[in-house]
Amino acid sequence: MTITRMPTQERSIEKRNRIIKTGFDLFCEKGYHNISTNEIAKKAGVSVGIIYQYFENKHDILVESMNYYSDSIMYPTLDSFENVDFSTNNLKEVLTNIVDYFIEHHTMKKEVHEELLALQYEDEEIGEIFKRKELHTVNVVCEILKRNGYKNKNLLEKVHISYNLIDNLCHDIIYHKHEDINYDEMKKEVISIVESLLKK
Amino acid sequence: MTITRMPTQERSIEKRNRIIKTGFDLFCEKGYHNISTNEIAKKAGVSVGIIYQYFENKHDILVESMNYYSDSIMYPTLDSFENVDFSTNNLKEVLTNIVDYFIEHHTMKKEVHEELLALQYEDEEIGEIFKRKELHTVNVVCEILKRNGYKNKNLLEKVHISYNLIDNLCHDIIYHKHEDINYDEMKKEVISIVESLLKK
Amino acid sequence: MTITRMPTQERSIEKRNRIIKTGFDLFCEKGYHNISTNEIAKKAGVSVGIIYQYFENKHDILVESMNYYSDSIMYPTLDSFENVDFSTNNLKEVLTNIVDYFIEHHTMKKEVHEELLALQYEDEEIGEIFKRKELHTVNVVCEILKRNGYKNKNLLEKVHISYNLIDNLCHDIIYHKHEDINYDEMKKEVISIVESLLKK
Amino acid sequence: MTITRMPTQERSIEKRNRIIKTGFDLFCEKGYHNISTNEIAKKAGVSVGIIYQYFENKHDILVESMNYYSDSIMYPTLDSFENVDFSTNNLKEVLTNIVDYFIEHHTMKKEVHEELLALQYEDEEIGEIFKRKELHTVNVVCEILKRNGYKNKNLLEKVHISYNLIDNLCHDIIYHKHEDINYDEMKKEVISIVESLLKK
DNA sequence: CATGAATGAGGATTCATTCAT
DNA sequence: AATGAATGAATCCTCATTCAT
Repeated sequence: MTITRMPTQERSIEKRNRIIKTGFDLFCEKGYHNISTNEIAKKAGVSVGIIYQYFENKHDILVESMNYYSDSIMYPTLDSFENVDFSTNNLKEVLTNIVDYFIEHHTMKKEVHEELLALQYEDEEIGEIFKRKELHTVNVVCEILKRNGYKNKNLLEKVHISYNLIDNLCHDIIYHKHEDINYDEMKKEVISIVESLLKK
Repeated sequence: MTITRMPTQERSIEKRNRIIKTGFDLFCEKGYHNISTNEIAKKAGVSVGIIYQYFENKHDILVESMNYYSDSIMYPTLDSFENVDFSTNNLKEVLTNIVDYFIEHHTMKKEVHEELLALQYEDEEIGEIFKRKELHTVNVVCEILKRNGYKNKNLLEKVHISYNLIDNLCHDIIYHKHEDINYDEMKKEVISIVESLLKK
Repeated sequence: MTITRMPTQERSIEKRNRIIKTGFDLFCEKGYHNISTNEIAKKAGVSVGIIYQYFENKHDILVESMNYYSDSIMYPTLDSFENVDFSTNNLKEVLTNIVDYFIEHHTMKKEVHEELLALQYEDEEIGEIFKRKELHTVNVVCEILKRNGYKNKNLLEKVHISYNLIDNLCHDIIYHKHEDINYDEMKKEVISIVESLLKK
Repeated sequence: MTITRMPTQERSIEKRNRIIKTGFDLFCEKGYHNISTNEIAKKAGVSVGIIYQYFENKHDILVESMNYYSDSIMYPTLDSFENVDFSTNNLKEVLTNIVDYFIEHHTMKKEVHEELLALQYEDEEIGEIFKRKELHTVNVVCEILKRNGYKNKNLLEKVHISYNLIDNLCHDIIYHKHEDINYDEMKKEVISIVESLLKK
């Protein structure tokens, strides 16, 4: 009885989340410019009006949805590193596992991924979100490595380079970017580079 | 009759090119979605109607303009390699020169560059153009290297990786993407990697 | 039950009045068309819903607020005449005092005044309110004059004309409508006219 | 043949005028706030789009239509004075004729007139248009009077007062503002005032 | 009585594309 | 071949009003 408004509150939050989720899905599926707020509302099962009670404008939905789901977009996600045992001396195996894990667990269709990459460059605010995410990941990986005894000179720069290499690699492999590239060999080369970069 | 149409024909071609050039400029300056065909027509000094005689639709102008000007977009442009002397044994110096050349001769403002990257991902057709360009560059570089005695295993893959590394590096340096990265050190690291990748 | 509803009733009335007052303030400040019911509710510290329990619709708030506050809008307000001594023979002095009093005691900003004039013409119902008010004032002034021995022919018409003249004069002076008018002279002229109109 | 584009030009102008006229009619009939641009377009027989080629926005149509038709709104219109013979000494007759002329030749329904008055106060820009018109009329009348030997002190102020008196009078008579006013007598009183104001 | 979340029709404006000339 | 006037569907957003709680 005292909590009369609690369910409303909860439903509101749930509704807001549904808008974010629907927005994200539609932006991914068709692209930000090809989706109208009316479409989002309809698919989210809410009225147009309510959208503008929860969000400043259409762009705001985009920002929120990227804040929420940016994790699922980037290959080298942080949690992937959490259970990695960097203490072992067999770095090559560790790296191979990480790359394989990324490749295996990707869920995004090519179009989606590309659409999101596009947004990253087209929209400064979205770009910032991704940049922050990337920076954070790179820093945390540095920390983990340091904790495991990696005291390499230019560690930050090396991890940054490694991050890019792995990101590019996974993207290339998953979406088979080039026909005449032998991706098995490319993977080996990339891992070799990262391995030697991180050699204690 | 044929005589009278000749100059018109020529003028037509010139007009078409002007539309392509203007389109490219405006797309770069403000972004594809923020430019109207009317604006292109006005700035190109032609009528709106004529645009639809030379192009299917707005998107078609984009495609054509990218086909035409994509060269000026990518940092590792082919002609930059033409005068490089790969026969020398001091590869590190050669690579340093190349990177410095790219950095020094970039002309694109950050916004333009981002806008074009976005388009590349957002628009499949544009993506294809850039992919082809990249592939071509990588292949030609391979040829040059081979001609100069580089018979490395996985040369294509290695050049591909090197291409990405240098491309990323240049963008990062030019647009100062990260604050806490020491770009001098990063440059040294990248060049070291490429050097060891290409070691005969 | 009746006991418990009493205080609520009182609070209700107070709430209704707060809505009316807030509505009036906001309509004056920004104009009827530029204020939403949500804004009124928020500023009045009530819920939107309650508004529709006390009022038919937005327009109803306007009508009520004008009914309530129309007094404060018109310059020749009745109470200003209450202490005037019409028995004196120096009518010019009396009139001058009245005009000066109006000018000195005006509180309305120009924008508010204009907004209310607009409403008066745009909205028949509001127009009626103001017309009634004006009529009432004119009639009461007639009564006062009659009581003081003014038996002029066409007294009603004369007072009506005088009312308009003074009203116009005050607005013109307060809001400095025209640049090239000498308002001191204009005031003298108007007072002369009224004086001769009312000459016993 | 050389004037191929002339008819288009002409039709364009005609179309623009039709929009202005339709806008004016609809604003008068239903009020600025109750008419949509789509309605104007439909009734004018043009597309919505074309409106925004000829006008900045909806408000612009209003301004233009008022600029165009403001003459037909104000009672003391200038051209009414053009054929008046102010040289005669029977000023009372002249004034009576003018007032009668205004009353007889008014064409506007009450609602229209009120709507326009409202706009005048609600919208600063519209207010300016009317103010300018009024000022101009007052000045021209002053000129005419001076030319006819009227050298009264405070002529400008007197004409201004007269203008207001006549304007109010006509408005009151035409729309029968007050029930208990004897308009014949009021007319006489007003004319008397103006007459004595202008007495040479 | 009271809340404020929810509705959805409606509004101003844009712009790719067509068409009369 | 060329013009640019004209089209109208589509878009984002607002707000008076309703309704579930």
